[in-house]
Amino acid sequence: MRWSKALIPTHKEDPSDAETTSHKLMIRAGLMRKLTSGVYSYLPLGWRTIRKVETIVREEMDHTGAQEIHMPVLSPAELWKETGRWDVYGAELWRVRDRNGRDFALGPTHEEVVTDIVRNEIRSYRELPFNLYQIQTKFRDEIRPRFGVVRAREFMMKDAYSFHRDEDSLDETYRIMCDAYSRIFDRCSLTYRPVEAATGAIGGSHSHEFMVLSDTGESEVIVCDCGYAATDERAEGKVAPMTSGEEPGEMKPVDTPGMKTIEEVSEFLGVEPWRLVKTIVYEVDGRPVAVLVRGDREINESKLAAALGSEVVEPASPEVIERTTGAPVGFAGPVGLDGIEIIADHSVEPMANIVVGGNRADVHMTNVCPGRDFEPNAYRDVVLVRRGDACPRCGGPLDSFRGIEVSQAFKLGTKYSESMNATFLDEDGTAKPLIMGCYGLGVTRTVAAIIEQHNDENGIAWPKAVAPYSVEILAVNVKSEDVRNLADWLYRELCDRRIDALYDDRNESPGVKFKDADLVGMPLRITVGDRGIKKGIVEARVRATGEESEVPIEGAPDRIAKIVETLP
RNA sequence: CGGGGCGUGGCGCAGCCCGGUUAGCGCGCCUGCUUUGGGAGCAGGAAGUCGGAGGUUCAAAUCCUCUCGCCCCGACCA
Repeated sequence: MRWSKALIPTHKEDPSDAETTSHKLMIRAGLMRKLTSGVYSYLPLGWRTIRKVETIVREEMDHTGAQEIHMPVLSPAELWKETGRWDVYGAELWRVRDRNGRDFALGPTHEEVVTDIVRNEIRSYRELPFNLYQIQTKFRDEIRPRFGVVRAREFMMKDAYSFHRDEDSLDETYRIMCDAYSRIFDRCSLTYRPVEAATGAIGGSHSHEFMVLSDTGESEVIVCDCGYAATDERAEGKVAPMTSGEEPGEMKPVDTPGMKTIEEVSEFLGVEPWRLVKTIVYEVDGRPVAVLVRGDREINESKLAAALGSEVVEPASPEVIERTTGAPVGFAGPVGLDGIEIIADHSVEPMANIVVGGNRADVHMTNVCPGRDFEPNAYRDVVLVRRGDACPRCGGPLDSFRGIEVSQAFKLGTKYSESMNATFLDEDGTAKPLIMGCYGLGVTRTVAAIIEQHNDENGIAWPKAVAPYSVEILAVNVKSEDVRNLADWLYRELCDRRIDALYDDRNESPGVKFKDADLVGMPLRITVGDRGIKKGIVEARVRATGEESEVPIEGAPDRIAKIVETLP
């Protein structure tokens, strides 16, 4: 491609609305433009990279025997009502209505649609297992789009769905998919890590996410030297018990006017946060549940939901809190809290003389002792694990890092096949629900992740496999006939060798062209200038390393083709 | 949804508090000449209903009301 004819609108300055490196660079290097919040147009350079990532994904998916299909973005509400997700998925499900008032969803994921296809076409165990995938635009009405294409409302995803007669078969495909993902991310030159994950709105029994290590990532990952790795939602771990070692004192109320938060109460009473216990009222399947956790810790709602055997737990509304505790928000406590289930985190059990809400406005209770002054219905692990806690496997100290979640695999089991009555006839002649797995991979998000890991102060430094072009030919001065002729010739020769080359033939000053070359970041830059021509050479420079070499003009196309081959 | 911030030529911003000629600056863009190895120089030029609507006023980018959009933080952690 000749730059003079290309749409590559670069910017010198960072866009005002971008925060992260990848977002800024994707705008500055002319990969994409925002249309509206969380929605982007991909310009030629951006689209070329997306297609290269897609190609890698396709190759690796096809290699596993998965079959590519293409499902609609638009799906009728009835399908979502069959599985209950019309209600459960929440505001994130992008709903639209047709002229006749019928409800539809713009697909955020396609379990319902694919299961509908399969239940209509599959009869026998003999047809199993198989794996269907698509690469498609997804819609999620995100509460807050962020970081450019990392959290967008419209984005591209590869989603695969596998169907099985038994768990063993599912396990096998799940493993194969995880392996395929490793190959995909290896080929994208990403530093990543598969971690155990919670199942969330998709559901299912077992899940892994692939995390690309990045400080700008939205996910917190808990890791241990022993190999344990899980998202913070999922992570287990032992919280070091904290006890004052004091003799149990006499429980008594204290006035805490307007002190609603742990911080406020802690400061007001001069007591460290860990000696408080917070009581959070949740609504679980329509009933209120009080959850206790040590004051210096947070509740993990995902683990809470699992502990209660419920799919969705949400913090109760102020009205429900007042009704169940008799106090306004901020003063709930377990003492004398009747008629409501109380779940306490293990961290609460060994404590004594703790401070809790008094179930009365502006009152807290002190010297409260679990077991003496109240008895929870159960002690469970519902705490959000963090760095420094003990590893659930080896007991060693847990560490944490930030990551961008580029893919997630789930063992769905029969969650969708049962609710949608998708069955097959097994060998014994009985109808059984299909066992399913699903495997998502964020394509556009992966592009952002690649840029997060491959850039420097001058711009993007693409890995070759996903670079929009492998080589940029930079003609220093196109007014020089020698330079123009040589660069033209080189460009043609490389094109003839089917090397994708970007040829900066613009009549711009050298400075502009060098800066732009660094910004858009093709892996190899070939500089053609009078200076080199005098010496009978062109210059090759590797973008990622800055490594430079001189290539004799004689035989340069072949030599350059060779260099391109060796690039990472 | 709550809080905060921002909307001024294509991009990045100033001006607004304290209303008053033709609304500025940098970059970019167009024309010409010069220049050509790390964001060139000179000269000339085009381009903005100051997000939108309403109001106050002799007069509004500037003050008031409403509204739309974008960004950030938070979203029931008691």
